[in-house]
Amino acid sequence: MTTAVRVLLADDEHLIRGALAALLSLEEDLVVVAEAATGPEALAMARAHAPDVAVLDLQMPGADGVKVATSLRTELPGCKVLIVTSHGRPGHLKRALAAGVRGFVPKTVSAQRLAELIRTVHAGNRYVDPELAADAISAGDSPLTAREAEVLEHAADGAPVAEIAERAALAEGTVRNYLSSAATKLGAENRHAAVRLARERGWV
Amino acid sequence: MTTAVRVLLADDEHLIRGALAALLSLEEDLVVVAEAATGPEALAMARAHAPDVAVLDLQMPGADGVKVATSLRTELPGCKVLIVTSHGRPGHLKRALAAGVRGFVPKTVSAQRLAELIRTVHAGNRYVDPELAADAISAGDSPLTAREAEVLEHAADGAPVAEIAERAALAEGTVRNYLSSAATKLGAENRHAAVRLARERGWV
DNA sequence: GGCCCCGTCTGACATTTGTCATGGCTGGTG
DNA sequence: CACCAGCCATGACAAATGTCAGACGGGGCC
Repeated sequence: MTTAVRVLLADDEHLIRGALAALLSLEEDLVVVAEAATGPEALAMARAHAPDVAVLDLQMPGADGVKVATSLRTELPGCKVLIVTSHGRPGHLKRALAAGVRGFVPKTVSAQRLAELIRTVHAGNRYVDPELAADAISAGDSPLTAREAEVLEHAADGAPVAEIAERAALAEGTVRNYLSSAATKLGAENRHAAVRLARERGWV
Repeated sequence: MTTAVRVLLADDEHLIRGALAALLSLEEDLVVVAEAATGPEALAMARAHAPDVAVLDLQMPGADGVKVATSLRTELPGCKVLIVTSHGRPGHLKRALAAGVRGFVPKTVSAQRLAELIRTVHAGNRYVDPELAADAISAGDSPLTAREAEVLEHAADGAPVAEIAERAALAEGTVRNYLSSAATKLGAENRHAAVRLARERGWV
């Protein structure tokens, strides 16, 4: 038999990470060489152990899975990335693929299936959960312009327009204009609903 | 040895549920008798198998862990409930304890620890994660009155005041008043930030 | 080059939202 | 009972937000 696939496991939930490590270890051709609980930790571990496949949770403290994937792409081009997520937002999938991620699946898959997918991406193939892919396609591209998205992000925590204007170095009128056009494009009543929708679709 | 502890496992993420079931099965004195992916399913499974301990995820489709716990309390008083959660909000802990939950821990605990806790609650003891407990205590009780909380909930999705007023059968001025006082109590700039804060503390 | 479309940016105006002062009602206290 | 404290409810006014028409500049196209 060829040498086993070396896997890095990154998830902030100890319970899941440990359980997963145990289950994957039952597979003869897989070996978990490192675990991490945060984005930066995952990067450090990847540098230290140079795994064949990195299984990354999408939401982790420090840096999310996509950011880690982006860094890995340049630092360890040979390391394939498989993203696992609880709440699949269409935009995330798009960002992930742009970052060179080879696989993207929800946490509702079984461990058995995950093991298969690790082999799949290790073999150089790609895999995206069909349901998530359908969502991403139906959600389509973000209709927002760069500025609109930027301003919307600044508005995310409910900050008043004056504060957004200062942070974005724009006139208040301009900020209101972008928020308004973003809300219109998203079919939202106001900017707060717009933020919520953009979040759901992964456009911010 | 006495007969093994019969455990019900409910979590919407197959990956985790399966992995967890496998790990707990390694413990000689624990046996997973049923699994569920949704709140209603968890209830049905509990009725069918009458487990000794129910390990419930806080966030599940259909009905959350606390709602399931509330139903279980009357239907199966002998069944101890242990809640597991990814994002611990102080208010949830309070609601959970009020619902008669015997244990409340974040998913960052290890499987080994979880097994111990299952035994702990089965023995009739309680356990609450110290960090979550500290958060709950420092966050304190909700300062919001019934109406304030109600109006804030209606405002959650960014709806305009007119719509909230209609749904709550109040004058617009009254709605604005409640939103304003809620925002003041929470130390928020405006109602949208207030909604966010109340969500974080589990007060809505 | 000349044209047009699109994104960026702005101020003026209409609408919505936040704040305040006030009054009615209920429940606990002396 | 009389009193006070707290919640509920409202309208009037001030402040923030959303909408509009339009100016400027760059990139693609004939």
